[in-house]
Amino acid sequence: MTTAPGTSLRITIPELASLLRPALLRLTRIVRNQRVDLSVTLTQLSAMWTLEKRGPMSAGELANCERVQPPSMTKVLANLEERGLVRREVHPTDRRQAIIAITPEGVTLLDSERRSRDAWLTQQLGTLTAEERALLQKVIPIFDKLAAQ
Amino acid sequence: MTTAPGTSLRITIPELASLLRPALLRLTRIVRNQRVDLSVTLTQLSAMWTLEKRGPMSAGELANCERVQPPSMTKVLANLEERGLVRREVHPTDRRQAIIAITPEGVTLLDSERRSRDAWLTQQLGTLTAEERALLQKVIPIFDKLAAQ
DNA sequence: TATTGTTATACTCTATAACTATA
DNA sequence: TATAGTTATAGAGTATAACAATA
Repeated sequence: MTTAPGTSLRITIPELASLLRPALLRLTRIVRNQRVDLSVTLTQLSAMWTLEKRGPMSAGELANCERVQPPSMTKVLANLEERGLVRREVHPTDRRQAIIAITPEGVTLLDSERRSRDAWLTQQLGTLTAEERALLQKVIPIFDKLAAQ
Repeated sequence: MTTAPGTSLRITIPELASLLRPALLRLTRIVRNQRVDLSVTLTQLSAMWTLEKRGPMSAGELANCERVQPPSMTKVLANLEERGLVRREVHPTDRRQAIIAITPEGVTLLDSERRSRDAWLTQQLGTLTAEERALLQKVIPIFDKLAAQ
């Protein structure tokens, strides 16, 4: 099963699916557990990160970005709001919608979390070759494409 | 610092970490939910798949393969055993250890699960280009390396 | 009547701490 | 005393179904 650099044995698409799925699952388990500040989980961090990157948006829109169902996002937001890391405002013209925004406290936490929390993954990535990292970078948009359903 | 043909812009390692983490999280969420037979979860399936691929092993060894703590594996195995999908035997020389093996029923379920459950991912992978699939295939061992801690 | 979001409920996933049995 | 595994406990993550408020 060894492959020379740059070449790979051809496998079928279902075989690729069978290999990719558990590999994803295991790596995500590890990444999820690399927490320095135990008060913020990966799920919460990812939601905050999206809010920071894309700006304020409705709860439903955020759930869609994060690929979770609305009730799941409700829970995450309740937790974050309670701690003052995000705030909600009513939509100016549609009072059903809650517009969620990250707070300055949220941004501050995000910065320090990112520095400390990324430490493990950053360190791990540092052990790879530049080619392997380039490969990872190229695969991210493919993941996004797959996750887009 | 040469740029190989086909590579994208170079980013820093922490930036790569910040991009990779949420991409992983979101794709795993989607993949986890693609269940045809609702009775078997991705976590259970992955454990069974490892047993099938690597053969019988102790509960602790399996937990290690799957990157979970022993009590988490205990739960998974209790569920699988109850349904006759795995069986346990006591270790011939060390009666503390439980040697776990997949049963013929487990293999059967795994086969049909793989066919049906992989349907979504297989279909999604089919929408990618051959180059993108080759990239995914090459990235799997890198994931395994990262997950190995 | 349709849409946005929340509440109610339930189950899986996962961990840490404490315990049991065996070595 | 050390190791393998289980039990006890707890919380996060996530979903579906039912509901409320608003459009």
